[in-house]
This record gives sequence, C-alpha cells and structure tokens, in this order.
Amino acid sequence: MENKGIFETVKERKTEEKGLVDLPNVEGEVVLRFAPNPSGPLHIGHARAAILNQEYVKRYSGKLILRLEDTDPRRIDPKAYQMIEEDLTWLGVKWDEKIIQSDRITLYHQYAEKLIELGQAYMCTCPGDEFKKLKDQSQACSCRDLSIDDNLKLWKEMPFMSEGEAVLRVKTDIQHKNPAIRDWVAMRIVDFEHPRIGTLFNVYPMMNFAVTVDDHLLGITHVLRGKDHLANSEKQEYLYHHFGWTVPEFIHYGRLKMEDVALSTSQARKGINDGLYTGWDDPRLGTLRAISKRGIKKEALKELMLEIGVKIADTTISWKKIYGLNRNLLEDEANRYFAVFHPEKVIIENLPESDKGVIKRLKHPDFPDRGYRMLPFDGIVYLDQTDLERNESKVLRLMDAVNIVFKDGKTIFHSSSLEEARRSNAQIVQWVPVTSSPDVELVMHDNTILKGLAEPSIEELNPNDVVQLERVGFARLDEIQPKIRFYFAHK
RNA sequence: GCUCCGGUAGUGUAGUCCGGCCAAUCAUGUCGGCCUCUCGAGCCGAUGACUCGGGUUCGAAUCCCGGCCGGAGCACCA
Repeated sequence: MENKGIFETVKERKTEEKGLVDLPNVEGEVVLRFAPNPSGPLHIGHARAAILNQEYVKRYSGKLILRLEDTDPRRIDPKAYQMIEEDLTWLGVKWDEKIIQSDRITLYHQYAEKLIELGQAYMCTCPGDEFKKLKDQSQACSCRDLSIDDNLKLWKEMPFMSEGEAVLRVKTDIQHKNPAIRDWVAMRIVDFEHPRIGTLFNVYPMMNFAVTVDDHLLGITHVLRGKDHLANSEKQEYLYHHFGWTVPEFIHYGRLKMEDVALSTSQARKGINDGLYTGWDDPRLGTLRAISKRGIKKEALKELMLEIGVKIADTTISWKKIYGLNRNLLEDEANRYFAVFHPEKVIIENLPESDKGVIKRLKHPDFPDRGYRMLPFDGIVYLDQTDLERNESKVLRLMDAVNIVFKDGKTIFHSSSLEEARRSNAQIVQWVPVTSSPDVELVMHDNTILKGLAEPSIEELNPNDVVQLERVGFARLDEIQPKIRFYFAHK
C-alpha cells in the first residue's frame, strides 16, 4: 500500500514520454497547416491530419493555418467551405489564419512567370499522350528548348487558348528514374466556372505548384501529409530549389483504413445522390458528422489519432477500438435511463398494493449527486420481448420493482425483494411504465430504426446528450421534437 | 509493368536510428473469476506478436542480403 505512490509516479512519467514523437529540426516558430480540398465534409482521415497538426502546434506554441485548396474548379462542393469549418470546430481544432487558394490565383501567375524568367519552366503545347510517350523514355519534347522570351510570349497567350492546348511545365530531371517526377505540370487551362470566383481566370495552378508557393510564402516549417504525397514532396523540392527557397520538413504518414466503412468523399456523394445514404451524416459513413451523430466524442478520436501517430506504415482502425476509448469517456458522463425496444405489454396479476407507487433509481450509479429519475409503477409495464422469451419458465426481476413469473400465458407477481430474485436466479431487466412513456426511436449503425418506448424522465434530456439506455447501450439523443430519436453509439 | 515505401499479439502502439537491461510496452478487444438491482463500470487473472530464410556477431525485433506479403505513386485531381 505504502509503495503504491512510488509505482504510480514511475508509471506516469513513463506514459508521459510516450505519445507523439517530436518534430525534426525545430528552430524558431513552428508553422503548420491543414489543407483540405473543399470537395465535401471532413472524414476520419482528415481528422488525423487536423489533430496531429493541432497537437504539434500546441506542443511548440506554433501557428496553424487552415488552407482551402480549391484550384480545380471541377472538384469543389461550394458547401464544403463551411462544412469543413464546422467539422474542425466540432473536433476542437482552432486555426490562427485561414486562406483560400482561389483568392490567390494572381499570385500563382506571378510566381509562374518568375519561374519562366528563371528558365526553370516552359510552355508545353504537346498533346498529353505524346508528351507522356517521350517522358516515359526519358526524352524531352521540343518545347523544353524554347527560349525564355518565347516562353513568356506563349505564357501571355495562354489565357486566350482553350483547355488542353498548353500547359506550363516545371523543369526537373527528364532522366529521373521515377517518370512521375519528370517535368511536371505547374499551370493548366480550365474552361469551367469556379464556384467561388466564377470565370475570372482560366489558367489555374496545379496542386503541387500552388502548395509550394503557399507553403513558402506562409512560412510553413513542417508539412504533415499522407504517404500518397511522397512523390509530390519530391516534385515540390525541385521548385524550392529553382526559387532558392528553404525546403520545409516533410513528414509522411501511412494510409488509414476504417473497417467496413466506405469512404471516399466521391463514393459517399454518389450514395447520397442515389438515395442510398440519408446525407453526409448517415451513420454508415466515415464522415466526422456521421461519427459525432453516433455519440463518438472528439476526445476519443483525438486519443486514437495520437496513439496512431505519424508512422508511415498503414493502419486499420477498428470500431471496437474507438468504442473502447469512447466508452471510457461516456461511462462517467452518460446518465442512465430505461428504454425497451421490442415492447410487449405485460399486466402483472396479484400485485400487492404495497408494491405499487413511484420507483426511484439513480441517474448514475457512481454519481449519486446527480439525483434520481422517477418511474411510476402500477403493475402494467412494457418489457422487451426477447427478455420474455428467454425467461418463460423462470423468475424475472424488474429493476428496483418486483419479481414476476409467467404461467399459462399470464404474468404473475412472484415476490418483491432483490434477495428473493437472487435466490431464484432471476434475470434483472429494465422496464417502462405503460402510462406516460414516450415513444422513442433508435437509429442503428446500419441506419435501421428500432422503435420503442422509454421511461418518462427521458423527456428531460436535451439533444446531443449521450446517455446509457440500460442493458441496451450508449446512445446520443439526436432530437427530442417532434419525436425522440437516439443514435446508437455502442454497448 | 515501372518507381518508392512498409511488415511487433485480433486491432492500434512502444522498442528498431546508437545490437545485449526485450523470454518484448501500453491501449483496445477476447476469455474466466469476483463484484454490481444494467448485457455498463470496477477489481483480479488469462490469452496473444517480433513476416520467412540466410548472413554478420559472443549476442539481432534491432545491422546486411534474398524471398513472401502488403501499400502508395506512375494525371493538364488533391
């Protein structure tokens, strides 16, 4: 006993040392960014990037920039700009500055021109497939030899050309052993109205170009990104060198897979449009809004992401893991209520008057100061059908009320005390009074809806409260008007 | 196919850079017992992993080579 304190402090120090690894080469202020493409709401993969960035910003007292990367007019959902901010807010991630790339197109044009003047970019008018053919054989196309003046001239004409006629390429190494790195495209023509800035421009930067210019201008010191960007990081390094800029630290983490969730934004969008899903918050989706609707706390997600960290190896997240972390949080927080989902009305015969009345039960067994809920008990109750079936010839205990037994299709009072129930090996079940018990719905993970009834006190809850429906599981109250609807979280 | 990168218990993770203190950490899950008027929690216990094969070494999860398996990229998307 006396030694316990010592063990605890040792343990504490040990766990403190774990967690996220430090960022490499930290000198001066740390500036990080979270840079999603506004094509839909955030999903669990975005949460990883957002949480990791935020965590490092916190650790180094740095700065976090939110950057919306909307340089492809075709891949934008105008609603996403706002949804992303909402999702980040739910996650508890705060940014110090927000920029939107479509506000900065002119800037990218200026840097593109500068790059041409440096002789490090050229206008390429080759058809894409022809260039690819040459490139795959490590051969430059004739455009690569254009003079700076010729390139500038073509560059000025670019806005008057149409899509596909020309691109601006960055010179890298045409012999680079990875063909993907060879002379990549910096600017291209897009004949498509941009949802935010309309038809102001038709020459747009490619992601790699815009990202590099912005990361430099904003003073980003460390870039956390998925390993799918490994080749992009290498492409971008050429640009940093051309401009003589300092290359930030690139940190790549592995892919995140979520068991049984389909989840690319485009797949989800299609499902929503086809009526397969109810919306971005459909419980079957991996979006943050779906996850939060199911009563998963942001803290659980945060713990998970910090545990996964920044390893480059892929990881598969199991729901059980999330539920386990979440249950640790909910156990204390969630008050308890009764609800019955396959309701069967039962009239208890021979019930002594003395057993009727109002039953009091703690809202939370570990926190008596939260008080009680009251359940009127007059011998007529709803029970879960499956509990009835399982206990046909046995004694059944209604929690905090009485013990009953079934005989010849009738339900008969057996005894009152818990001791008696114990003696009879009775199963103890929740119940709901027949009078004044509101109808409730419980939306399951597969979006099926269970209809049932809950005890009267359920009406004191507010939307967003997460409770434990005893013997059913944890659930989040989604709405109370016009009907009471819960989303199932987990056992 | 080409380029690159990974592979520690069911899942996630520590340890791998600088070989020995690792018969390998922690979490979550699973199983069992106790407890509890919840199928929740708590307590106790159990389970379970270094991808394989060679090599270097007194000694390898850690270093080297090869195989196997897995992933990413190979766009005028991000």
